Amino acid sequence: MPLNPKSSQQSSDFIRAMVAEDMRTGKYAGRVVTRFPPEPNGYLHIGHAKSICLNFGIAEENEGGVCHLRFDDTNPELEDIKYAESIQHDVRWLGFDWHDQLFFASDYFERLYRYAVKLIEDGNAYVDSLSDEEIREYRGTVTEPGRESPYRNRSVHENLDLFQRMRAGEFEDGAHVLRARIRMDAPNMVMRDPVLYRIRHASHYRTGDEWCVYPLYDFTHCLSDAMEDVTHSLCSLEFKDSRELYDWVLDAAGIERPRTEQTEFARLNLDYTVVSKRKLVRLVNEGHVRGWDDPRLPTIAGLRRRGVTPEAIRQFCDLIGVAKVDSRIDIGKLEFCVRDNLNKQVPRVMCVLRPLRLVILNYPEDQTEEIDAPYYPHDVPKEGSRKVPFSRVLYIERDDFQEDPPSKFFRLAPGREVRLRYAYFVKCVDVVKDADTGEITEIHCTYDPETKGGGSASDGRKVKGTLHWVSAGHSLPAEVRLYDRLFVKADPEETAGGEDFTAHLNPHSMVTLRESRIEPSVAGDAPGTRYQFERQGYFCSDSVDSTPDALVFNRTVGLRDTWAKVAAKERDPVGSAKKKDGTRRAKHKTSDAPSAVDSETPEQSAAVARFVGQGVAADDARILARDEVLSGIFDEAVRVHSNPAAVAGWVVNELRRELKHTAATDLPFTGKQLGALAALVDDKTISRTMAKGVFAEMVERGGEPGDIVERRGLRQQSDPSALEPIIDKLIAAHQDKVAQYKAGKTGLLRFFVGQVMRETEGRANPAVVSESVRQRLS
RNA sequence: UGGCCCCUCGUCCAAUGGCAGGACUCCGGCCUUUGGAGCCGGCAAUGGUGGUUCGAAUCCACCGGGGCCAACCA
Repeated sequence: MPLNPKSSQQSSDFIRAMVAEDMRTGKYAGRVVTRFPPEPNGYLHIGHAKSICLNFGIAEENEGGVCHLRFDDTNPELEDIKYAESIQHDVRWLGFDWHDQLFFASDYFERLYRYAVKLIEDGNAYVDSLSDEEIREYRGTVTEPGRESPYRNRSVHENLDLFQRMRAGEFEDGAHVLRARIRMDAPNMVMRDPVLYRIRHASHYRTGDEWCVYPLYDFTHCLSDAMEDVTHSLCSLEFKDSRELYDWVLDAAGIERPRTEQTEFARLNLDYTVVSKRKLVRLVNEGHVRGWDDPRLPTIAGLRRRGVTPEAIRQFCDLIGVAKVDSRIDIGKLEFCVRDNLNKQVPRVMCVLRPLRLVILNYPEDQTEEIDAPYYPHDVPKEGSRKVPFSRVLYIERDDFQEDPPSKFFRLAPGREVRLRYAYFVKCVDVVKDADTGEITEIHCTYDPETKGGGSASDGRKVKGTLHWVSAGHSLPAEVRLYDRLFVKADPEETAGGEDFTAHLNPHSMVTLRESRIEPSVAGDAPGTRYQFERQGYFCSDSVDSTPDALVFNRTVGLRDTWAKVAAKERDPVGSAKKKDGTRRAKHKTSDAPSAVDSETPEQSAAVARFVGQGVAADDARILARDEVLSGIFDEAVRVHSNPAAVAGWVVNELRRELKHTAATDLPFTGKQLGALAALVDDKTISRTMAKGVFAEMVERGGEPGDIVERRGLRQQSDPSALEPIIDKLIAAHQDKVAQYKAGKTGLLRFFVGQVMRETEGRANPAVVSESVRQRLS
């Protein structure tokens, strides 16, 4: 099945799930506002397309959702109006519409400045006069804390004065910066008093010379989102660390919740190419490719010029999904989408890439026929045909003839008969060679007039091959550019010994064929028209270089080529089978015993001993000993319920998880209450499963476990006779599963138990259910 | 002597603590005036070790592996 066109609406990923959840809970009062925030300093590429499809897609899928196009244009030295224009063009070409939601961060400069003033007034920002090298030095490293700038404690008054004078243009570039006052020993480097504003006496493409102080990303982005009432600010994984600052700035600016929240997803990486603005710039500037729209580049402009459709790109983005794992996508998936899309919509036409003359000896010299050839095959529901001239002298593909063919070669060879597509059967009767070089220059054939139109022969004989062709005298000369992967290595950035990624450039990424011949029907077609050249691939006329007098075509993607695989196998029966790319992700087979505890203080060792003495498992004891909060709660709980092993289990396995995103002081229940919960399980009042539900409520809202059990009416059902009817019903409803279970798929036991647990809302005793089901099905 | 994130078929993405599933690729077969398309079928995975649990891909720990962070870029 080709991809369901609606699948983008049906597909769900963790971000869409989050948006749906926010809609359900009414967090943003039913609003969904996303944004695509490019910096106008380069051209869009396929990686951006993923973000565009995500952001605009989510807006489209939700009632009333909108997606803003916002230019993050805060760096006057790199940005240009031409980029802003091309980006808008590319987004539209991809099929998305921001309606009137077009924004520029540069329009917010005045408001951002006022926020900066507020930060200064509140003591949350200061003017630093260290040089850039000094700032770097003071920042420390990932393993060492930074040091505070000597200017960190300037008075609010002085900061305000300096900042105002920075804006007024009194200082040179780099003389001062505005920094957030957070802390210089933060483990997250981003939080070490980040720079918020810098001085740049540079003309901005939109604000001209109005400003000489420009805000930086971390300050601008979150506030821009907030000013636009964005709800879901989606960005790529490398901004994970920035989120803490994103929230800090919004807090400092006094933006109230509910407000924009940042969520990170994995950026797109593609095999055998690079998707990074900086690397693309190098390829263009160093002349490795012919420009930003070189068809070998994964830029939107390059893909467009190559003939890739926007639908194919959207389908691709839908296919690859959205997740948090850094991944590298098989370029074959893009090719699949391109073929799938083009197959259903482009006309077929015949073009001979590497011509070989074929003369039909028994066809009259002065005769020409106009053969009616449909534009689409039987399985593409589109209409239309054109006339293709047929004559005594034709060109066929050089690869379609072999003098001494291997067994599975179905094409033309001495004495062999094949079909010429839409025309006649021809049989090879002679091969003409160049006397000097021995190169085949011409094939002589006879044709069977009975087989016109490609039907079968009157005597019922069959041919195995069908060849495309053009008439030598009527066909048009054409230049055809064949593209291949830009790099020879799946991950070009993986380099050794001082090389850089350009070392892996594929020298044959573009092959130009200048002798190709194409049927005359394409003569008047507009530049950029897409075709399938039958038996070859999908092509389009080059929108830049193709002229009516000198046709130029780009190969978008080749057809799937089964023959190439067969041929490869014939040449190398073993090698091709195991030919695999060696760059797959490293798998690691290491067995290792849990190692001895790393540096433990004497106090901790003593605590471990104490816990173990109480009966706590050694691993759990170590975890408790390392964390005062945990051990405090543990001690408190044990006083209520003296089963230290069980209590430790609750603390280590359940509580620890919650403390990852909730501060211990915010926990709405006490150690005593946790102990009470453990007691309820141990005295069999409730099952473990129910207890987890109770625990979840305690985390959510707090409360005495006994009360929760009471209110919910929780009581474990362990009486087999009470459970039997439910099990019977289930078995009756899932006869297919029963059969599978009896056939040996024992994993289904879990399915049945799970169903009963669901049915009874966790009240059934799973051990009893399990045993009961097992007996019933045996 | 850091912090954060991540680890499921070859690839990409799924799976309330309860049947490990889909797509791409690959391999067969059918069909075919494109060695295309289509149809049918097949191969193929939870990084490791412990723990919690009636039940773990999912929760906890440790180990291993990968990624991001030290621009006055975004």
